[in-house]
Amino acid sequence: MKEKICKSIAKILGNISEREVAKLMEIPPEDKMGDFAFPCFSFAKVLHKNPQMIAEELNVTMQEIREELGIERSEAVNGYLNIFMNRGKYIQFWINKMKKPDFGIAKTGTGEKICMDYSSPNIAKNFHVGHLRTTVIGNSLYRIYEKLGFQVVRINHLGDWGTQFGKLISAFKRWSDEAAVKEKGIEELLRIYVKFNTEAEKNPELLDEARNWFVKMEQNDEEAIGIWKWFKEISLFEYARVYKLLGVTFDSYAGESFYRDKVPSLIEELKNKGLLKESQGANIIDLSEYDMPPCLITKSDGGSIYHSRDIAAVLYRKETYHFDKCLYVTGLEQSLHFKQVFKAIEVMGYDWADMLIHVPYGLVSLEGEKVSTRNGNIIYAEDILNEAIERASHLIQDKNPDLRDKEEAAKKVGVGAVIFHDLFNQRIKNVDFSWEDVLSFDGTTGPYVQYTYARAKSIIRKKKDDIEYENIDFNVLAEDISYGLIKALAGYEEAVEKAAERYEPSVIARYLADVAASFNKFYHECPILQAEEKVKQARMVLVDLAQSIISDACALLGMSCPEEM
RNA sequence: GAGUCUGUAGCUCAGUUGGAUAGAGCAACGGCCUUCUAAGCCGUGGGUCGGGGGUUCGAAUCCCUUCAGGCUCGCCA
Repeated sequence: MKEKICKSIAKILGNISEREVAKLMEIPPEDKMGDFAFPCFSFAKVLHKNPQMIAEELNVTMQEIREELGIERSEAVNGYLNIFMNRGKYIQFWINKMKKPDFGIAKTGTGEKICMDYSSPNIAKNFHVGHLRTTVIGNSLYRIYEKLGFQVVRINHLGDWGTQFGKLISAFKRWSDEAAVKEKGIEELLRIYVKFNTEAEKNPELLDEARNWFVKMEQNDEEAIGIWKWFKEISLFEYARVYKLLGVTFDSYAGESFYRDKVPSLIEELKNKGLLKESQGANIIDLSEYDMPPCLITKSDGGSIYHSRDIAAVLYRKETYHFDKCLYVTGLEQSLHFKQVFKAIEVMGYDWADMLIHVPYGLVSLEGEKVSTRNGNIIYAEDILNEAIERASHLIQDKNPDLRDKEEAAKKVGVGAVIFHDLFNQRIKNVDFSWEDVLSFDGTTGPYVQYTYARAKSIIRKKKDDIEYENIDFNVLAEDISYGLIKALAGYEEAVEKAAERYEPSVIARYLADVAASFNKFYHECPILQAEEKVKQARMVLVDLAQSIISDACALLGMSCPEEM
């Protein structure tokens, strides 16, 4: 309907395309200004008329075709042409659109392939708040793109290679043993890792020892690799619990170690292309002409480094998956690193360098201090999730003691609270972790959205017969509150598209908050089950659509809604 | 020092990519449960949009400049 209006305005004005009109067309800040508003300011100069006059003239012409465009009335105010839709017709249009199962998919994906690199924890360390962000953001983006018809490859690029494992082996041999690690798992690995770092400050030779162990790893030394493999198993076992709670899965766990044997051929390629330069005993790609520090390929001890492993990884992924896009969901602090890696791909002559996209998120801090495994300033993801589940459990016990599947509901609500909290603000913002905020279930939170869903479901459960979508009297939904809910629901496609375009799940979270608020208002103001038959039928349809869209949008964030809570 | 991100209500943040009187939530205060789940709804107060210039019909939004904070700047990832 909007398209038709834009087309007509373009036709009346001449000299302007439908697309340009659509771009100018806006939704007024207040309902009393109509459903759409067309600002006439930009034409003032060309037409030598003031905007208000243009709006008025436009209005006169619009009157003639008002009916066929489904417009109730229009008026010229302050240089705007304010358009009020015929609500009955407009509601009919949207309800017919929203009841289709593919609602929310504005542009169907063309099956393009997207590789997504996210979560990617460093093994032998606990899964903490920071990892939670990349995991939850990545998972949401995956769901959004999948909904839009993209083929997504979810890659958990484990941080399972590098000098830190040399440190760990060295520390293990000095201060731990098999029994201790078997008993305490990551906790023990963390303890000796922290100890190593403090000891190394006093005694720098330890660092040489660590580097030696890493060199042995790269040379496939049996003992070194054996210990490393064991640590990796222990880590993955613990991560699996968090992933299970979050409902997150991956298509590939090919981490850094997977690419270790692919670095030599990369070095060969760089040599052949004349890109490898020796500098201070190390090998680099000189990026100075792009105003970037050099990209380190091998360390002076010959060892690979994350730059080289990342470049090898992109080449492998391109060859294996033929991606049309490859996303990296990592911290903002790695911006320069990815800029260098992407530039390296470009100077190597690959024309698909622009398919590589860094999707950064802000730093998580803890009471203002940087989160650091080394000095123990850390909060574990699993603790956050469990704490939230427990909180939900208490609340359910308190508010709905007769609920049948309390555990399941508590899990959904607790996890939902954590996920929603993490996705509500733009990725780029730094966050200072606060238990109070994560465990808040009031106001615009995950539980608020889930509660809204539960309310809708509850009404549907109480209605015995099926919801009737035929012969709806759309006019009974034309009052402001129902109409407001319909318009909120109608924004779903736009929200999904915008979220995908910006790599920004918060768009969906904000949308959900908006829909939930509209629904709760509707729920409060408009009786449903007690209403007379025609009204009841129409309102039930609205409840049903709201329920379905809320749960669909929640799924895009990676959270699920309990039927009751 | 250079690069980069951020700066909007007491706090946490939106702000449709330049539009109408800058909006939510939390916190504070005051209402609403014999009626579909009160994890809710309604209301009140609260603002030099970091500062200063500029661009134009019009700026929180674009440009310049300046201040404050975070992050990064070869052998960690």
